[in-house]
Amino acid sequence: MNRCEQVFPARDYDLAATLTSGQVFRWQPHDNGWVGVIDRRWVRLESADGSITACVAGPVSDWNWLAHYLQTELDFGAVLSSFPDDEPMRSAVGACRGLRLLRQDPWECLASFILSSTKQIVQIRQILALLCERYGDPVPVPTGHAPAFAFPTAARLAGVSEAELRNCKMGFRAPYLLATARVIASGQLDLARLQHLPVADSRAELINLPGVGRKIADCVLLFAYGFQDAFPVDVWIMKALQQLYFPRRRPGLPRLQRFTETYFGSNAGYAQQYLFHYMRTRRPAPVPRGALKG
DNA sequence: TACCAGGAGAGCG
DNA sequence: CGCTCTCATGGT
Repeated sequence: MNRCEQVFPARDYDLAATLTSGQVFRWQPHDNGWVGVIDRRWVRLESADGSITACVAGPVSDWNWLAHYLQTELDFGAVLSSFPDDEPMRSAVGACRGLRLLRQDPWECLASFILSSTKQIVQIRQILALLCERYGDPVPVPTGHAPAFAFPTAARLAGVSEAELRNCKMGFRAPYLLATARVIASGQLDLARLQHLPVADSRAELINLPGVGRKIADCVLLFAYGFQDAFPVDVWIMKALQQLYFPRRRPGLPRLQRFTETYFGSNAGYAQQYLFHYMRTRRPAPVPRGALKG
C-alpha cells in the first residue's frame, strides 16, 4: 500500500545525536523533528518513544531504502556488547546511549568528507548547503516547506569550474573535489564496486583519489559502505585515545592507528563514533597548571 | 590579534 | 617511516 508516512520500531535510537554527530551534515531541526534529503527524496523524521516516524513528499510503496539508511534492523545490543569492557568505553556509552551509524550514499559521503578537512562541523554544513543549492537538482517538497535539493552528482560537479567551487567557500579543497568528481564521472572508478571488495582493497582505491587520505577513506568505508571495522582517526579521536588510553606516553598518529586496528574489536567503527561524540560533548578537560598565561 | 577547525600532500632527514 | 609546512576561510 502506498503511503507518505511510515513508522519504524527503533529502541535505543537517539535520532538527534545521530543526525548531529558529524557523520552527516545536511539534516536540519524542524518542529520537534528533522528535515533532510536522502538520495532524491525529501524526508522528515521524528522520534517518539521506541520508534521513528518518517514522512516523505509523495506516496511510497517500498520503504527498505529508509530502513537501510537508518539501520533500524541492526542488532544494537550485540554492537554495544562487542566493545572493550574498559572505563573510557563505559563512559562514552553512558554519556549517549543510542548513538547510531547511518548508511549513506557513497558519493555524497565521499564529497562531503573531502570538504571536511580542517573545517568545523558548522562550516562543513554551510559549504554543503551552498553546493547543493547551486548545483543540486530540486526535489519535490510538501506544500509549505522550504525548497530542498539533492546532492549534486559527480557528473554535474565535474562540469563546474574550480572558481565556482571556491565560491562555495571550500577554499583549497575545491581542486580536490573537482578532480575526484572527474574521476568518478568518467567511470574510471566505480564507487558501487567498492562495496564488494575486501575493506583493505576498497580503502586503497579510495586513497588513490585526489584529496582522500586514510582518515577520509575510513569515513567513507564506515559511514557509506558499512565496513564496521573502519576506524577514522581525526584530531578529536587522537586526543581521546591519548588522554583515555595513553595519558603518559602520548603516541603519534601511526602508533595510535595500529592500536585501533586490534583493540576495539569487530565494531571498532561504532566504538570510534562513541568516543568522538563523548569528546565533543563532555566538558573540556581542565587546563594543567602552568599552562595558563595570566 | 592570534589561533583553530572530523586533513592531505609534498618535502625533508 | 615520521616529522613539518602549506593550503582557504570563517569564527572566537
